[in-house]
Order: sequence, then structure tokens, then C-alpha cells
Amino acid sequence: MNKIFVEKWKSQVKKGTLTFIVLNVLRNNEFYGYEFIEEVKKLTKIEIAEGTFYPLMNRLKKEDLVTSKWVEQESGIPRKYFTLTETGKNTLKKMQNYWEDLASSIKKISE
Amino acid sequence: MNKIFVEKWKSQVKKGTLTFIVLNVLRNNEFYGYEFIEEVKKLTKIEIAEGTFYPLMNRLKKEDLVTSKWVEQESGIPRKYFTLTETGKNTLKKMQNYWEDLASSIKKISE
DNA sequence: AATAATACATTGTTATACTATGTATTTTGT
DNA sequence: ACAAAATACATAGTATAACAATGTATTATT
Repeated sequence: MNKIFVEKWKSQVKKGTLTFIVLNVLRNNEFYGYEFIEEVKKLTKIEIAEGTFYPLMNRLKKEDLVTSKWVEQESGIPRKYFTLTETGKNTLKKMQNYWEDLASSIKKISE
Repeated sequence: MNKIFVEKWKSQVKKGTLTFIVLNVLRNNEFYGYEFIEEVKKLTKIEIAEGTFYPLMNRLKKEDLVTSKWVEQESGIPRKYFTLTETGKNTLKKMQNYWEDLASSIKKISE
């Protein structure tokens, strides 16, 4: 309720951006959820709440952009690994085009 | 309902991004709504629906990031001009820091 | 005279990130 | 040995913002 404007704004910027980040990071690598969140935190300083990540991945699965498989561990809880599908790769390319336009436009107007 | 994934995603990416664009464009210029929408379309190819713009500006006014004044025209409908406040300028700087981090992070992971 | 363009505005819908919460196992600290 | 923190997945409810649709009114175009 009392988050300041910039914090609320950051949360809004993540809408859509997170999907783009997820697909980008999965482009060349397989990850499981917990690992993914840690990885993105290191790479980008962006903190993805677990309550954001798992529903997001389920949406992406439903849209057939990613697949997942359970991998049993020698010890501990099984991990669910996510991979990009072909549809996911193609969709990512379209998103990359849009993002590049957007980022360069914003760069232009903020100079 | 039947918009394809990428179109829905573009709409989501605009959340937050539009606020950032608005504040950036108003940084050095005064604009009225209709003019602003046309200007952004030319500068960035981004189409801001009027039903997005006016509620957005009202939010920014309520947050004291922008002010507005009506300007009567010699002919035609009066125009409502928007200007950044000091709070708006300071807020914009914080947003710019975040955006630069985000944009460079995304650039990094998409290579 | 009709249509498009200019100009501001509101209502209702939809999508998504977040908080809070829950389950369960393993590792670390004291 | 025991408590706390970290690992790992998951869901329910809330808040926010973009958009479509619609509305009012004036001016320019054809």
C-alpha cells in the first residue's frame, strides 16, 4: 500500500519484461526454478518472486513456449527443468525485434 | 481475447514503460495530450491509446510528477498542456538509473 | 453534407507481478 | 542435537495499468 512511486513503477516495468528475460535466459540453457531465480538475480540484479515465477512458467507452458521435465536428485527434492520449444525460440525473436526498437527509442528520447 | 501472444506481451511491456516515456518526453518540452500521442508515435513507433494516456496523466498529476494548465485557442477546443514538476524530474532520474541497468542486463543476456 | 481529424475524457475488461502462505527436504550454525 | 536458514515447488488473493469501446464537441477536408 505504501510503496513509493518508483518501487511500484519497477514492479510494473517487470510486466512483460520478465517473460522476455525468462525466454532469453532459457535460450541457451536449461534451468530449474530456484536456480533460475538465483541466476537472474546475479546476472541482472532483478529479484523474481517465486509467486511470480511459477505461475509465469505455467503460462509459458500453456502457450507452448517452454516445456519442463522433472529430474530426480540423488538427495533432496526433485527439480523441474525448463527448456525453450521451437515456438518459444521463434516467439523470442519477434520479441527481441520489438525490444530493440523500444530500447533504442527510449535511449533517443532520454538524451 | 484472441490477440496472439506477442501482441499481448507488447501491451504488458508498455506497463511502466509508458510512464517512463511520458516523463522523458516531458523533460524538455511542454505537450498537450493529442500532440503528445502523435509525437511519441513519430519518435518511437509506439501507439498510445487515448484511453491509456489520459488516465495515466491523471495518475501522474495525483502523484505530483506533472502539472497541467488549460490553454485557450484562437479557434478550436482548448488544450491541456502538461509539464514536469521538480518531483517529476527527480523521480525520472531514479527511473533512468533502473532502466539503464535493466536495458544493459537484457542486452547482456540476449547476446 | 458527410467524413475525418483534432481534443479531452470515462467505464469496464484483461493480464500479470506481488504478498502471503503452504509443503517438504537438506544444510548450516551454535 | 536442535534451530534456523536455505533449497525447491506451488497456489490464492490483491493491486495496478494498458486497452477497447464509447462519449462529447469543434474544425478541416472532400
